[in-house]
Amino acid sequence: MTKSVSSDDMVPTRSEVDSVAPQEDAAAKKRLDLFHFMPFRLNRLAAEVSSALSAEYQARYGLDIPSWRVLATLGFRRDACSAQYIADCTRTHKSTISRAVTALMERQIIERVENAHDRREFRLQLTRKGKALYEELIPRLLRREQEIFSCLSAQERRQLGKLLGKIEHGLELVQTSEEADAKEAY
Amino acid sequence: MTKSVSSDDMVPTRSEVDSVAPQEDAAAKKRLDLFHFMPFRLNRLAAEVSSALSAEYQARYGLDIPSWRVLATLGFRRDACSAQYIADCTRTHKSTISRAVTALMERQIIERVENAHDRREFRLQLTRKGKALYEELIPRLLRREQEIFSCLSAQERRQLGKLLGKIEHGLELVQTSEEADAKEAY
DNA sequence: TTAAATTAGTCTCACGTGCAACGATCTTAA
DNA sequence: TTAAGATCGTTGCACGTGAGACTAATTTAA
Repeated sequence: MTKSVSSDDMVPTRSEVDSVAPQEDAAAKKRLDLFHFMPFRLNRLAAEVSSALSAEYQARYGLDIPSWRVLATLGFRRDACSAQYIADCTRTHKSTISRAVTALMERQIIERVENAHDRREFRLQLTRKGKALYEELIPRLLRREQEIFSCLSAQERRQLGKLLGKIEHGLELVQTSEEADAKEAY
Repeated sequence: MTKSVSSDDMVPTRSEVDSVAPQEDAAAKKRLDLFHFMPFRLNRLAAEVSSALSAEYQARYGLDIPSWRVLATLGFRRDACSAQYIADCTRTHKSTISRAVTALMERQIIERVENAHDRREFRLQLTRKGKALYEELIPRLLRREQEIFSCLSAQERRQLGKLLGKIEHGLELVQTSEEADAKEAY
């Protein structure tokens, strides 16, 4: 890999800088290298990372991404929460979450109890089986994440996290625990 | 925004570091905050950025992502290329590209000519109409990209590009122009 | 108290996309 | 020369998912 992607050990070339700072050169607007175009790179990278990880929970545990998100949300939180809450904070459509919830309940990985205070919603939580699955899955996924990002130093990983965080804020993509919990409160 | 996502103006907390460097603390493996999990963050971010951009080419020009990738590839290259080439370097399935090519041809945005050297494939190129569309679209997209990443300084954007480049390399996600052109040669 | 508006969750529908089979063409090796 | 294998692009099929209608329950405002 030499030309079409910025090399780490090189001073960025003109075109590489332009790809994210195009206003500096009017001529650069005329053409666009997909390989330098952030939205494309993010899409491709996300797809690749997802598929690299899905091997862990898809093939081995029969979980798709929505199911994994439900599992992850319930596993991380101590207390039960609603499907809507999961949809909100994972930014997944409620119908997608609904289907995942149904599938996970059939497999007895999660269970739901009626909410006495609001009978429209159900409180979801992991079963004992679900907790065991969660405990078994998490180390695998973290190890896989570790492998994928092993090309970065610890400092670079922190840097990346910080940069992504800024963009997430910029896009108002983040839901604070406080906001989420506020919606949960009753 | 305070707790669940790393704040830019704060020294990263322990858990934030652990999210990408989990081996440092065995206890951290027991739970996983989705908000700190890179694959999830990348997915969410890519989806959001895509949808923010799609307004530019979807609503206004009736282009979906595959069509846009075909357009971008042909617009960036000077010479014509095959559908397979586009599929390879955009990492998009050939059937998806095929459908996009069909749609773009019907709209007379691209055209294809037989390749005398290999009659299985067609050489694709932009029509005059396609070039005009490309020239009109690119500035819009670059401006939109600019807006999305305006929360980052120029240096931070370079940093991000560099970090993504490293991961792309690590995942062998990049296709060099040389490699691509080698497959093209005849 | 009552009616309108809102919300949680489910379900149907339409659509995009990956998979895999296919025909046509080219390449390789016997 | 011929047969087997590879490759390009297309198509049918199945599946996952977002949009939006819908029911039931709750909240708000009159």
